[in-house]
Amino acid sequence: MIEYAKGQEVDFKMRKARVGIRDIAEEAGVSIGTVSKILNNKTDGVRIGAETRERVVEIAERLGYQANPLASALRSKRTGIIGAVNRNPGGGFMGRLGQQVQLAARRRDVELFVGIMKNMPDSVEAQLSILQGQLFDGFLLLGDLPNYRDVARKLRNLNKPHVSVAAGIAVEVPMAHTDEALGFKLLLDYLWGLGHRKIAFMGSLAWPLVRERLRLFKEGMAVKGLSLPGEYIATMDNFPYNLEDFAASEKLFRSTVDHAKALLRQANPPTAIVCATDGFALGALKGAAQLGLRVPRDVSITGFDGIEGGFICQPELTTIRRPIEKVAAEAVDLLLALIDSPEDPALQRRILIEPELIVRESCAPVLEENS
Amino acid sequence: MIEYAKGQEVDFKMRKARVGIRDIAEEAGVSIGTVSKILNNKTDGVRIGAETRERVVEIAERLGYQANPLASALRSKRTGIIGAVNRNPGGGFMGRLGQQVQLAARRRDVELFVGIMKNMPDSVEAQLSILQGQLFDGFLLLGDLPNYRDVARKLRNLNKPHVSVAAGIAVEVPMAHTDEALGFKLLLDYLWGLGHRKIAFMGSLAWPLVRERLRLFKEGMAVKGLSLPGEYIATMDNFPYNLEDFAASEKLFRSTVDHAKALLRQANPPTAIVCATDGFALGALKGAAQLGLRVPRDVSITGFDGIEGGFICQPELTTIRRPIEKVAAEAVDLLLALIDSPEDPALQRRILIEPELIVRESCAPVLEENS
DNA sequence: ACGTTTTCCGCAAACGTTTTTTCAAAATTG
DNA sequence: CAATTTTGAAAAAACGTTTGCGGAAAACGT
Repeated sequence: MIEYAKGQEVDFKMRKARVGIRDIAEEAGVSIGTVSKILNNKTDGVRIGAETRERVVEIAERLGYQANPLASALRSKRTGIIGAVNRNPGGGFMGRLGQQVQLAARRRDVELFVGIMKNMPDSVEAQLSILQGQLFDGFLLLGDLPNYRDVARKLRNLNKPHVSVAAGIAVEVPMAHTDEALGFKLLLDYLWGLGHRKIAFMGSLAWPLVRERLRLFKEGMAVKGLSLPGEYIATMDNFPYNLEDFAASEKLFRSTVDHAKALLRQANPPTAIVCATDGFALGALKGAAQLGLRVPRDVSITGFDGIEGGFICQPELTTIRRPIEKVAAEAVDLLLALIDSPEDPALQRRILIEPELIVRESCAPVLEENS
Repeated sequence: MIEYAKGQEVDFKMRKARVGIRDIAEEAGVSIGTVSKILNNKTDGVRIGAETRERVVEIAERLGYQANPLASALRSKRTGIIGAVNRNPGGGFMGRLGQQVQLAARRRDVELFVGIMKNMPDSVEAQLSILQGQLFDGFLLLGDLPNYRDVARKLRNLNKPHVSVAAGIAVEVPMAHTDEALGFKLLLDYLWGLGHRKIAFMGSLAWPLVRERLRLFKEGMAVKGLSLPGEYIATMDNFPYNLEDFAASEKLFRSTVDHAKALLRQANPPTAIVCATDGFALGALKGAAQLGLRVPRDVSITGFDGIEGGFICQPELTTIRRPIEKVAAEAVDLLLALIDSPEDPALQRRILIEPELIVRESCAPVLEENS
C-alpha cells in the first residue's frame, strides 16, 4: 500500500505515485471491486447505488485516475488496442491508409497501432509484429503482404480476428477493398469517349495489386473489343517491393520514367497510357515531358488511387479515386464487430467501396494525326 | 519475382490453449520462477545449473513458448515498447519520419508504435495517446506538437523518458534535430553564387518550424547584407495545422499556389523564392507555371526537407535534404539509452544532424533583365 | 410478524509473469 | 569433523486490475 499525504496539496517535491484503484476505493470508502465495476459501467448482474456510483466517479475524476492498461488487459483479456500491419507505407496510398485507419479507430475510442512489416516472409521482424498479437484484440492487414496466408493462419491460431484491407491478392473474408473492376470500367469508358483506341498499360508486376489491375484492364479492353498488343504492356517485375526510404522511392521513380519513355518511343505509340497507380502515372508524365511530348495533347495519361501527387504534378492527373477514409472506417468497424462476436457468420463478408473518376488535366480527345 | 512463403510446419495443437510458463516448468520439472530466470538470462545473484538451463531452453523452444507481454510488463514494469506521437503525418517529411523511427527501433529489437495526435491540445485524443504511456517505456515526440510542454510535463510525471525529434520550437533537451541554420547557409550561399540578390521567402507561420526557418532565413540574409522588403515575405498564418486527409492537403496546396502567384505578380518581383518546405516549393512551382513563367529561367525556387515530391515534379527541386534515417536512428538510440539510465546527465543532450544541399533543376543564374 | 426478494456491495480468486526470499544439499574450510 | 560458504532451485510475494460468488441489509409480500 502506498502512503501519501492526504489532502489536496499537489506537491511537486513528492514523487507523485500513480493513483491506483485502491486509492479511489479508500477515498470513497468502498471496495476496489466496486470501483472497478462502476468505472467500467458493468451492469451485468451487478447493482450499484446511484449515490455510490456518483461519488466514485467524482473521486476518480478528481484524482485523475486511469486504470493501468496492462493489469486490466491481463485480467480481462481485452486490451482495447488493435494492430495493423503495413508492409509498404510511405508517401502514397498505403501511407495514408495507415494514417486513416488509425484515425478511424480513435474515433471509435479504440487505439490502433500501425506496425511495419518488412518484406522477408520469415524475418524476425515479421514474426515480431505478429507475436505482439497478444497485445492486440485484433488485426488489420493493410495491402499486399507477401506472406499473407502465414500471417492469417497464425492469427487464427491466436484466436485473433483480422480484416484484410485493400489487398490485391484474393484473400479470404473478411475484407474491405475498393471495387477495382468498376474503377477500370469508369476509366476505359472515359478514354473511349475521348476517342482513344490505342491504350497502353504500365505498372510493376511485383505488386499483386498491379497484377490484379492488369487483369482487370485486359478484361475491360476485351469488353470494348480493343486489341492489346504486347508492346502496349509495360510491366517490370524486378522492381523493389519495399520502398523503405526516399532512395528506394527515387530509384523506382527513375525506372518508371525510363519505361514510360520506351513505351512512347515505339513506331506506333499508344494515344493513352493507363497506369496501374498514380505513382506510375507521375513517372509517365515525366517520361513524356523528357521526350518533348505534351500531355494531354500528344498522349493521355491516367492514374489510379487518387493520392496527393496527382494534383501537385503538371498537368494534374486524371485518376480513379479510392475513398480511403471510407475504406478505413468500414474496415475498422468490421474488425470491431468481429472482436465482439468472432463467430458471427454475418461478419464473414467482403466490403466493396465504390471508387470514382476524377477528371483533371492529363487526358484529352485523341488527335487525328495520332489515331 | 515474389515468392510467397511456404507454410512453416510449426503448427501447434490447434485448439490447445496458449502454452504458458507453467507448461514449460512442468515439462522440465522445475519451478516457474526458474524458467523465468533462465529465459530472461538473469544472472544477477541467481545461479542455475548449465544442464537445467539447457533443458528448459530446449523445451521452451520446442513448445514455441512466448511470454505473455502483458503479464511480463505488469510485473517488470518494462514493456519493451516505445511510443511515438506524430501530429501531422501524411505524404511529406513527417510521414516518413514516423516510418523511419519505427524501422530504426525494430533494428534494435524494440517495437515502436506511432500514434497520431490531433491538433486540439486538450482533446480526448491527445490525452489518450499519452495515457497509453503506461504501455510504453518511453516516447518519441515527432515534430511540432501544439501542446508540447503539457505533454512533456505529463511524461515527466509518469517517469517516462522522451526525446523530441525535429521539433521547430525551442524544446528542452533531450532532442534530435537537423542543423537548420547550416541548411539556410548552404542555400543562401548557393543562391548568392548564382547572382541572386532579390530573394523572397514563402511559408505558413502556422507551423513553429516555419517560424524558426523564417528567422534563420532573415539572419542569413542579414549576414549577406541583403535587404528583405516585406513584400518578399509571403506568410500565411491561417493555414490548417493538421492535414488529416487529401482534401485538407489539397486545400493547402491550392492556397500555396495562389500565394506564390501573388508573390511573383509584384512590380518588382524576386528572382528567387526560398520556400520553407518542399511542399511550399511545389506550390510555388505550379504558381509560376500558371503565370507562364519558366522555372528556373525566370525565377529560381528552392525547397527544404528533401521529400519525394522534390524529384517527381518538373523541374526537379533544388533543396536541402534532411537525413531522415540518421535523425531517426539517433533519436531512437538516445531514447533507448535514456530508458536504461534516466538520470544520466550525459544523455541530456541535443543531437544535431547536418543537412546537405541537393542541386537539381529549379535554380539558375539570375538573368540580366531581372536583376 | 415472518419469509422472500431485491438491492447493494465486499471478498477473494484469478490473470501469467518477474522478483525476492528462503532453504536444502553439496562443497569448502579450519 | 564441525562450521561455514557456495550452489541450485523451490516457494511465495508481488504487479493492479476484473469478475464470480456470497451475503447483509432493506424492501416487499402475505
